[in-house]
Amino acid sequence: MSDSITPRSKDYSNWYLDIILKAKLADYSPVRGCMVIRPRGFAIWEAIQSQLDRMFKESGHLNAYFPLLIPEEYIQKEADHIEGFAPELAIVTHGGGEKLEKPYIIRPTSETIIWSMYKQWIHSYRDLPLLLNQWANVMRWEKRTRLFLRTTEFLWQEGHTAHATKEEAQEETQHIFEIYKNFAHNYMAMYCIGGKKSESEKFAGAVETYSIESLMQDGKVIQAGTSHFLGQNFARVFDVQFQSEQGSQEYVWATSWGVSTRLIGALIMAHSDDKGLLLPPRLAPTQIIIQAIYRENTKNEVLTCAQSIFDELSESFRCVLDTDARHSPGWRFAESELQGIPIRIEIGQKDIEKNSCLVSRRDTGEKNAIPRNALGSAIAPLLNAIQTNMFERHKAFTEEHTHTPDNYTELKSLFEGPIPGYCIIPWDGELSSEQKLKEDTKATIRAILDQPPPRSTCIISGRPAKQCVIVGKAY
RNA sequence: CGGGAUGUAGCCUAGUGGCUAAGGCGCCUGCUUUGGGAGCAGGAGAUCGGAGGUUCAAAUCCUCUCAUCCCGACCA
Repeated sequence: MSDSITPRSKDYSNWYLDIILKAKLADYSPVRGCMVIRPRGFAIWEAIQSQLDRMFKESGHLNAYFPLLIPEEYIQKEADHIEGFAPELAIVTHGGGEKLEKPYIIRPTSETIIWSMYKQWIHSYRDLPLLLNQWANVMRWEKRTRLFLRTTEFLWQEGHTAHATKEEAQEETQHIFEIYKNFAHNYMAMYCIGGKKSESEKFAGAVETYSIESLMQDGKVIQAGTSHFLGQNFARVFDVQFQSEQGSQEYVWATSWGVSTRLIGALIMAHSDDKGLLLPPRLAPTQIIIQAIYRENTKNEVLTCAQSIFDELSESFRCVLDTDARHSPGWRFAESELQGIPIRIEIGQKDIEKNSCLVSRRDTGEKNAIPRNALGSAIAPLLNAIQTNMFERHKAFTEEHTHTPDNYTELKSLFEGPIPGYCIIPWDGELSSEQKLKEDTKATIRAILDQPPPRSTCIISGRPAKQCVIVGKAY
């Protein structure tokens, strides 16, 4: 059992890109900073989509679609919003062979176009709440890109809700935050910490931002999902008012929230090893690969047996039958491991004679002969065990690299190490301390934790501590 | 967008002014193989990132440009 994650302090970038390219998840494209998602990568995205979409719909959200192009003037309406997004906009200046009088931006996020429509749709408290989600692509002209983690164009879901009361909108923000966290833990097997963002880290245009954050194998932190309470900011700039039950005119309260194809990058960085990708069973597009090993003289018998195993398991699981004898068995074993398939079943003449098959789990490398007639009942518990083991070991890895330093010197030395990890520290709530921390260590406040500070004074400034925060170096 | 590095076949690399650009992996063909990335033989595949320049001669030197990686600033 290799029940731990090996930290990666060197060459993690090459290691990460290697896995994506070799497992054929994505490729660079001729377009600057944009990636091509290959079928294997896209299948992971579809698995993420279908689970999240189900969760959103179960809590009353509906899917809709809004235009890719947004009038440039829309995005200029909200001061913080434009300040946050202006540097990374792609702008369309020509159409139909002519220069446009008013340019369009390609959406970096859809708050503005959606709220321009909400103005037309929302007039009464009876129109609320309005709970919409859109699956779409967006563009942000980032300075530095990396496959899945930060690309110029990316796929995501963005939820945009409108509510009659502040409390209801805040509850929605929390509710989605919980959905994201549950999804990361239960489906991605990726342990996340979560909480409110500091003022300087929150979304451009939000009142409050909550995020889930996950520690990767090189000790850096990835922001895996965000849920924003927007207050009445967008309602005011787009003048979206409704008549309440009591007859008064009031501004609508809003939330927005999203996760992107970055989740795939996080999934890779959280779980993969030197053999390649490792996908959690609940998301893996292929859960089981059945590999037939045969010679010419045993071909018929082995293929018949492999087919019967495939037919049986396919009823309950996502299976692939590999009968390709053009490659050697060793090559095929290695290839299925590179692809991250959680369970591999070897079936050959030797197994048929013993009336069993060899079942190998990707997470630990463990191989066991399982009697043929026990196979059907053995798979489901094994998939669950893999799912649980992946989560537990990622959680253990995170906890091993979460520190509670006693003083600022210790904190700085922790972030100078090869695996920076997290530090939980008392903070005075001041921007100046936050900035000092960033200048000294490059680490930032990832989240404000919902717990009392470990000590009464801020580790950075020495002033009285107001909050308990978790800090780390972000991607 | 600043500092640094790199760019040679699908991938990795050799070649630092001079003959037909070299090797490994992969790919194709044939035979032998098949329980942890098989062996032998043969074969295809390169406007040396792109443009311009210097030179009798450029993958090699110069200028510009594009892309990627690393370090900063920015971010899902």
